Amino acid sequence: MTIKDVAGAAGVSTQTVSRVLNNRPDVAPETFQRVEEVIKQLGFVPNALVRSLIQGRSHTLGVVAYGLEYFGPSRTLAGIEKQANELGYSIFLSLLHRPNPDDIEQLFRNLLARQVDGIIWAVPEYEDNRAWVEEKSLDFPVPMIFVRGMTKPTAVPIVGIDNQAIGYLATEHLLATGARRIGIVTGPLTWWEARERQRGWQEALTVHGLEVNDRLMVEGDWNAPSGERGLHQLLAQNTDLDAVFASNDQMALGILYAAHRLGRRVPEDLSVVGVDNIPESAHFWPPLTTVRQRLQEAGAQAVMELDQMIQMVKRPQQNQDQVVPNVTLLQPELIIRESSRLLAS
Amino acid sequence: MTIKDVAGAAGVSTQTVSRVLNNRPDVAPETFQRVEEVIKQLGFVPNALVRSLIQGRSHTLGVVAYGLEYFGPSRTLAGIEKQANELGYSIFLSLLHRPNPDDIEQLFRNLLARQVDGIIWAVPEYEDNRAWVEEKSLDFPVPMIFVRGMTKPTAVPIVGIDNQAIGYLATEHLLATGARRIGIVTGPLTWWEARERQRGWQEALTVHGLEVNDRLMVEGDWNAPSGERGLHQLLAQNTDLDAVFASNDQMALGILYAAHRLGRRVPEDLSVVGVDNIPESAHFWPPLTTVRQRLQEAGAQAVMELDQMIQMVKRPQQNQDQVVPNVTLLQPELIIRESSRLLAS
DNA sequence: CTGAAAGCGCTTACAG
DNA sequence: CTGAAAGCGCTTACAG
Repeated sequence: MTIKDVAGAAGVSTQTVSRVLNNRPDVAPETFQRVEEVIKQLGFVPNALVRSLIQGRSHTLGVVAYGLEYFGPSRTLAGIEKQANELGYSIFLSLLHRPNPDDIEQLFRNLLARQVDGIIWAVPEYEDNRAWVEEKSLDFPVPMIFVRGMTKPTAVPIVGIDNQAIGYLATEHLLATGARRIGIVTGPLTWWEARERQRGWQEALTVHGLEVNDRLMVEGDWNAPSGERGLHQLLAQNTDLDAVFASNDQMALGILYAAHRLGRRVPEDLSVVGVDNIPESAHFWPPLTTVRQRLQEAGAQAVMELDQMIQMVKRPQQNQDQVVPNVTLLQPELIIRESSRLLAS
Repeated sequence: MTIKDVAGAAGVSTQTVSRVLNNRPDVAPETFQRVEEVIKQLGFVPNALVRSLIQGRSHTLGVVAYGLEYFGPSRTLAGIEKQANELGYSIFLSLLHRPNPDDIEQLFRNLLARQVDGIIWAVPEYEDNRAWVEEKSLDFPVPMIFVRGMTKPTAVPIVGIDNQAIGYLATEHLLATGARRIGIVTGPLTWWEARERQRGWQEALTVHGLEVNDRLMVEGDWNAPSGERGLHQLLAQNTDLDAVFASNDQMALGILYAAHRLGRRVPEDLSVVGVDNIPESAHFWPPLTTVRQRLQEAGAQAVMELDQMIQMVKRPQQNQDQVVPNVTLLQPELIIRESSRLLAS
């Protein structure tokens, strides 16, 4: 069924039907009503592809995400979808399975071929993938934005979360509880976020005049088993360990688990802090002190900024005074629970 | 940039460019190569909307999901995306925010307007929403499939998981460990999945000649705090409670938490079984016995069946012998850990 | 207020 | 093997 069928049934031209579909004011009230009725009766839905083709605007965003099985990415995606929906965009979702150049290139080609109005790169930075993506984007006919990750100014605007602050907040809190020998189980150090959190941990220790050395650091992989192994290793390397900062809640759970197995009491013998505030963390045993990232907000913010960039491209005359910030950095928030505690002084 | 620019630069007609783009064999080798080079040089990406328009096929699937913040939905979505990607489809993702008829109607209109080749309804059934959606779909020009949820045969094919079996498996295991007074914390009973799991629990008890009564049942909301409250209530109503089946792992975590607070040992005083096998569950304290659903597989399977349905619609002559099963039911799997244990007999 | 004409960027027959 | 013509289903000027 096409606009022609509607025009025929209503006894008008296709232009008039088009006017009704687009709610134009210059249609006689009776005509409008008649056409509207026919549309409803026939259940006519105009072809959005054609509209996009003509108007050079698809009201579609391409979203590239990674690791949907993790809390962070799925939260971010939820924030993106919600905000996009509110601004009238549909979402083309692409998950990055293997992060090699060929796959990424094909993925971009597909999104661009489908005429998305803009692209959100919601893939964490690891192994320098972003520099490569950024270069690619110079040839794109549409704007792109990064969400999460890197804070370094780039040609591509970023909505990020201050990951160094995450590490700093967590560690400073542990220090405030009286801990002095604070280990860390990092995420994979190929990830920028993991390195930044580690940097925050390191800086907090340094500021307080405490020694930072390799024996206090273990590299994890974001999953609970690596937290479990991490605690074993940290204890083997530090007989006086009194706290651990885990770079996410899953690894913190692994640490709590290992502590139980080893008969170490948390927080009496060992304080633990995680990152993410996954909903389960409030019911870990003991309830986990953690650092909340505003992931959903980051996703929503990225959509809003991307929308501004799109407006600037599509209607430059109306939006010349708009400026999209190059880096938007959201601050994390400490959530104190029972896994960390003021030690008797 | 359009195909005309390429044609001009290569000194051929647009049809010839089109032939090269579509890898047609009837082009002179030198011409082919020349055109290919120009395409690469200009970085030309053909407009997929136009192709869809002409071919009546968009290679796009509409996916309607709900509750991305939960484990089940995001796993299912990951399975859908992966399989779709392998079959050459892109995904239009729509999240159902408010499940009222108006919003759903608009959502469908949008997907249909964008000419998706098929629709996957990955929203759990609650409050009879599916019957309504099913009726809607009769007017759709494209096929739809349900994933997860209802097993009752409908006009819309379903890839589901046997939720009754989940409850049965879990309860039978608890009975095998020697438990006799087995409570349940259900999901919201407006959800079909929650009711089915409860039915499985009930049947297992009945088969073993045990009494089923209301004091053994508490309704939860899928989240940990409701598990915590649930255990308190069950204990208040049953002094001899020796096991609880929680309808998901989050509520099971809440139960473990409450047990710790109350000083009840798991599994010595109380056995606990959950559902989902979320990655964290292996590191709960104690590690949680749970029932795994093959969610990713369900998502992938739904895509494969939908693809078959699409083929049947688009090329009926070639696929007349294909049959898509009306109901595909995946079986769950019990994973035994330390939260349930053989009691001394 | 309404319609005839042109066009968006491709592909599909058709002709040579 | 290659190109001129028609068409996919709409919207955008333009004319009246």
